[in-house]
Amino acid sequence: MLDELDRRILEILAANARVSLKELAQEAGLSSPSAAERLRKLEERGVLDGFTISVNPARLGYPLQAVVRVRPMPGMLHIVDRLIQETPEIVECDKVTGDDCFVAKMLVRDMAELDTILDRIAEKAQTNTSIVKSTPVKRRLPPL
Amino acid sequence: MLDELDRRILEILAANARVSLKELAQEAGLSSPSAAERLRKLEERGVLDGFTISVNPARLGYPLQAVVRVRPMPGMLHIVDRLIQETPEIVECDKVTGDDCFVAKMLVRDMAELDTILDRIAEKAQTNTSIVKSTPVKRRLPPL
DNA sequence: ATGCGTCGGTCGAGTTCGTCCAGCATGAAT
DNA sequence: ATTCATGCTGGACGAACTCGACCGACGCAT
Repeated sequence: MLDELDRRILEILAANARVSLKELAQEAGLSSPSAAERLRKLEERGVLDGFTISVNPARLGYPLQAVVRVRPMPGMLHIVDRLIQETPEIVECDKVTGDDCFVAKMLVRDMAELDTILDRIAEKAQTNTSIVKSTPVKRRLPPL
Repeated sequence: MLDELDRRILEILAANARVSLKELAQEAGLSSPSAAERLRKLEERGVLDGFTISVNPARLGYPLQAVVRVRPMPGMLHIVDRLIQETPEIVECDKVTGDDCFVAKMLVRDMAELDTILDRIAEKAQTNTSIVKSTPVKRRLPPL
């Protein structure tokens, strides 16, 4: 499916998505047009979903991170789903199997804000909140 | 801390980190040198942490995603920490407060692989695994 | 074996983009 | 009021991207 060159290209871009085609090409051992073509195909195939940035939440004014598990009360699933999507402090959320229906990552400015947001959710769901103390594994690619 | 232009720049880059400086500049209403300078300062200040890609795990051969909560057995914390970091299928992991010490996101090819990896962890920790059914909120920026 | 089509690659030319520099406007401090 | 610092613009130069043409390797059928 992916050959060695594609893997190499993905790894280089994962480390720095803004490298020039020229640099990408020579790090992968190709000419620029070839690298550009492979890049195009990776996007076309949907393997490569997009280019984005990684920000430092603390430097943006969000020193506190929490993982919140959310179990909607009976009949509230859709409403809770919408509430989560419309809460901008929730920066990612998965719907999962098991008792906890959602697992969300939240960024907040302080405990007061965390409390406010959780109160709003608690009207429609049980929640279980863990404060993030550190991040042993930062977002990375799986084995290619 | 950040002004309106910086926010705009971050949003544009979050949507597409590979836009040309020229395009970034005109979407933000600036000249290229100004946009370049602001970009440089955002990186320098550490607000902007880096440029990366978003991949489609399924297209990479990982159709299954799981959220695993990990509670190391007494005395095993450091060993479990290392095991997590050295498991490449774990693509992100936070250390959190509460009974569950770690919350990890895992990508696997199938149930068998999930089982293998969890067995390895289960020698040193209790685990609680939820399969991801969908992702209501894909990674996004908090309010700026 | 030979010829043919396809795929993926390089090379070179034209165009676009990024970076550097000089000059100007604004606002704060002396 | 003058001065200084900051941040912006516009133009010029060098670098990077894109497009077309061409080449070689491979698979396949004759």
